[in-house]
Formats: sequence, C-alpha cells, structure tokens
Amino acid sequence: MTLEIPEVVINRLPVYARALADLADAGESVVSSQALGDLLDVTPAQIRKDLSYFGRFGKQGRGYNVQGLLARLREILGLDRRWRVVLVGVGRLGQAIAEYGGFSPQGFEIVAVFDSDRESVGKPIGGAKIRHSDDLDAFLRTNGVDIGIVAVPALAAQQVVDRLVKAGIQAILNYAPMTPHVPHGVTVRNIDPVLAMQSMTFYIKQREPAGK
Amino acid sequence: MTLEIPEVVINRLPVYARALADLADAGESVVSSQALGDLLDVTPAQIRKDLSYFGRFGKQGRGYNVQGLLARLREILGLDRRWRVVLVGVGRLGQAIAEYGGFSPQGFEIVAVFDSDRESVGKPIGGAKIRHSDDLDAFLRTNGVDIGIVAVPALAAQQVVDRLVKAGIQAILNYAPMTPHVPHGVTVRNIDPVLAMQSMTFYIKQREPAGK
DNA sequence: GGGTCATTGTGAAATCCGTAACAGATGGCC
DNA sequence: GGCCATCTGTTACGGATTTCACAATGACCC
Ligand SMILES: NC(=O)c1ccc[n+]([C@@H]2O[C@H](COP(=O)([O-])OP(=O)(O)OC[C@H]3O[C@@H](n4cnc5c(N)ncnc54)[C@H](O)[C@@H]3O)[C@@H](O)[C@H]2O)c1
Ligand SMILES: NC(=O)c1ccc[n+]([C@@H]2O[C@H](COP(=O)([O-])OP(=O)(O)OC[C@H]3O[C@@H](n4cnc5c(N)ncnc54)[C@H](O)[C@@H]3O)[C@@H](O)[C@H]2O)c1
Repeated sequence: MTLEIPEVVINRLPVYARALADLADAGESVVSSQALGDLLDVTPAQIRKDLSYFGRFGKQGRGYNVQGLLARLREILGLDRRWRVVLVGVGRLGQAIAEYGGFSPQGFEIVAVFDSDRESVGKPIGGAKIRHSDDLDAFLRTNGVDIGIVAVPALAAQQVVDRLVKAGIQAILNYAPMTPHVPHGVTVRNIDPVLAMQSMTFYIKQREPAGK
Repeated sequence: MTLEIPEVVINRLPVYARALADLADAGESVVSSQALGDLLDVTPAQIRKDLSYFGRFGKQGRGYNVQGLLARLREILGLDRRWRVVLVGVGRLGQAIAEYGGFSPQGFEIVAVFDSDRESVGKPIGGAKIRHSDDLDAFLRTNGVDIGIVAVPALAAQQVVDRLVKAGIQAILNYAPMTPHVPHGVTVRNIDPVLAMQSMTFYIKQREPAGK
C-alpha cells in the first residue's frame, strides 16, 4: 500500500519515537514540531513532512500529543509487538549483545544464540544456552524468527548471512566489517564503528590546516 | 579547499577503502568500477562519480590500480596516520570496545579510558588503566586527543559530550541512545543497534500481509 | 603502428529530498 | 462569540544526489 516512502524517512522515525518516549517520561503531553526539532537537530518542516506520509497526527495551533504520536509511530514501525531475534557468534561482541539490556524493553527478544565453537556450546548466556550453529537452520524453521544478528568474524559472515536468508530471515543486523550480499526483499543494517571513525577523520583533517 | 563534497560521498569512501584492502589481500592488482560495484552493491557510475570529486585515479580500458587507489583514499580520509582516541564509560560495552582488536590496525589508538565509578579506577583494561572521569579535562588538555568514544548511560551522555567538546575534541563516536548536541565544527556519528532494528521492522511488516 | 576493446571521467538529465511558505485549523482570551 | 496567536499539513520550489550516456583514453594484439 504505502510503497513510496523514502528510506531516509523510515530511518528517522525511530529517532522521533525515541525522543517522544523521553518526553513522555519527562511528563510532557504536547510537543510542537519546532520543539521536537530543537531536541533532535532537525528542521520542524522535515518532521511535519515526514509525518505527513502517514497521516495527520497533530492539531493546528497546539502541536502533537506526545503519547498519541508515539503510539502511532510505534504502530507504523511495527513496534507494537515483540520481535524474535537470533544471534550468531558469541565472541566478545556477541556476549555483550546477548547480555545487553537495551533490546528487550524495546520489544526485541533474543530467543537463541549460536556459535560454531563446540567448546562454548551449552554454556548459558543472557538467559539462553549457546547452541551449535549447525542447528541454526533447524531452529529457524521450527521457531518463527524475524531478525538475525551477525557477530562472527568477517570471513564467516557471508556464509552465516546466506544461511539466515535461506531459512527465511527477513532482516539482518550485521556487525562484521564487510558488505553482505542478500537477495531483494531482505533488509540489512550494518554497524561498524571503524567505518564511522574513518569518515570522521576526513572532517578533522579538513579543519586542521597545520599538522599533516 | 575541497569544501563542497557531499557527506554521503565521504561516508562511502571508507567502504570503498575496505573493499580495496580486501582485494589487495586477495592478490588483485586492478579493479574496475563495475567489479567494485558488484562487490559493494553500488552502481559503477556512483563509484566513478564519487572518486571524481578528488581526482582521476583510473585508467581507461583497464580500471583502477588496487594498491594505488587504496593509498589515495587513505590519504584523502586521513588514514595515513594514527589517531588518538579516548573512551569514556567502561561498562559492559566500554570493556568490549577497549578490548576490541579492530581499531588499532586501522590506526585508531585508544590512549586512555575513563569512568566515573571510583571502584573501577585503576583497573587495567585493553592495555590502559581506567582513570577517573574527573581527570578527563586535564588529560585531554595535556595530551593531544582527536576522537572521543562515548559509552555511558544515555542520561550521562550529554554531559560527557559537553566535556569532550569543551576540551577541544573534534569528533565523537556516540553509543548512547540519544541525540547529542554539539557546536558546529564537531563531527558526531551515532551507533545504535536498537534504532537500526526499529527501522528494519517497518520493512518486515510491509512484507507480511498476514499477521498484524 | 593501427585497430579493437574495455573502461574511465564527466556533463546533462532525471530523480530524490529538504526547505520555504502559507492557507486553514485550533485553543485561549476577554 | 469574535479575535489573536500559534502551529499543522501541504504544495510548490530549489538544491542535492544519482543515473545516464558517450567522447576520450589507454592497453593489448597482430
Ligand atoms: N568486539 C567488538 O567490539 C566489535 C566491534 C565492532 C565489530 N566487531 C566485529 O564483530 C565480529 C565479532 O567480533 P568479536 O570481537 O566478538 O570476535 P570473536 O572472535 O571474539 O568472536 C567471534 C565468534 O564467532 C564464532 N564463529 C566463527 N565462525 C562462525 C560461524 N561460521 N558460525 C557461528 N559462529 C562462528 C567464533 O566461534 C567466535 O565465538 C567481528 O566481525 C568483528 O570485527 C566487533
Ligand atoms: N552493552 C551494549 O551492547 C550496548 C549496545 C548498544 C548501546 N549501548 C549503550 O552504551 C551505553 C553503555 O552501555 P553499557 O551496557 O556498557 O552500560 P553500563 O551501565 O554497563 O556502563 C556504563 C558505564 O558508564 C559509567 N558512567 C556513568 N556515568 C558516567 C560519567 N558521567 N562519566 C564517566 N563514566 C560514567 C558507569 O560507571 C559505567 O561503568 C549505554 O548508553 C547503552 O545504552 C550498549
């Protein structure tokens, strides 16, 4: 139905939702696009435009009802239900992810974790037991799983992505420093702090006429 | 000098550099924009256009010299030197960052780590000793530091960002789930897996006509 | 050394996205 | 109840980014 919404817009909605949740916590009941924009370093026009793709949520002369808009955004993004997630790769990063308390309150439940290292299979982590990655396919097929998190070394990552895709996973959060290939219809987000730093250095350098 | 290069372009350059490094490791000496594009899911025209902002690096009929282009990109991005980084917040995530082996080989050296918890001050982590965050300003002023990594709870993050900025830091990698405010001239990149997942759910939902 | 083929670099066209601006609606006030 | 100040929703515009398409160039071969 709504098939022409720019991806940049979709990527901003969770940011709006997060700010609205903070405002709600702070006891605010109404917010204007101007005030929300100040909070997020976004122009008010952009916020209004973004929201207008989905409907009319505000009241002229007043602004948006914080709880109301938050509820609508959550609905639009599909955050009004819980999502089942598997984690593949339980090294240092994978452990931090498995034990991170920030996912569950947002509706993302890590229902199983996998690793190829037989030594670690069976060990408990973040409420689950580590399973062997050979059992990944079987698990995915018998349990409904929505999202896969990849936290294996770069060299193993494409193989893991392929397995997740073959088993029907629709969305992948990739922490490995590589660009995964997925068929059309699978959504990927990459998290790579090194790339983030490597783009920042360009700007630092620009501002440093000395040095070099 | 070169002041009108779109930020999206700058953000793609490290991705190109990473792929070129992989190609170099694989023994490839030449690559075409087509081949590189296939690797990265980017159109060849985009690659050529991006590179053309900085000069002419290829040879018609042949493509780009892998080592040569990599060297030029590293130079453009400022990756031909080492960068000094401080980490603030040594909780679970901060520890994983401090001990992550992926930064140093790319030229990012974590020269000091800070936390506000007096219990943990003095403990060794990733080659450094944890310092108290009260000493952050003094350290930054006496040691040249280029980049700050923020890994504290959201409620403390703006305060930490402010301190880093006041001490002259030019670039901040923020892991806290909030939008930091910084003056013009300071570069920020945010890393937030929850936001990443929250935008993916939109697309999963789109594809699931059932459910809901 | 000329012909062929592949591939770059780049203006021009097309598309995408953000901003501006304002008509219209709403609440508050007297 | 009418007036005023405020703020939304939306359209139109302009700028930014991507894609297109092709002339120019270099490598290779015979
Ligand atoms: N540690 C960090 O802070 C950090 C930060 C950013 C990115 N990363 C990236 O995340 C990935 C993991 O990092 P790490 O530090 O946890 O590495 P790690 O070596 O500690 O852990 C990798 C884990 O993956 C498992 N594994 C390997 N191949 C597998 C396969 N085919 N199937 C299932 N499991 C497999 C290994 O047994 C190991 O437990 C790497 O790609 C790394 O570059 C890590
Ligand atoms: N753990 C993860 O995988 C993960 C993933 C994504 C984002 N995050 C975010 O990263 C941040 C840190 O997460 P965590 O799990 O490590 O939390 P944590 O509570 O384990 O660690 C936070 C650390 O920050 C320190 N701290 C608090 N206030 C400080 C201040 N003003 N100055 C210096 N240090 C201070 C605390 O003493 C503690 O050691 C949070 O904002 C979290 O939402 C964590």
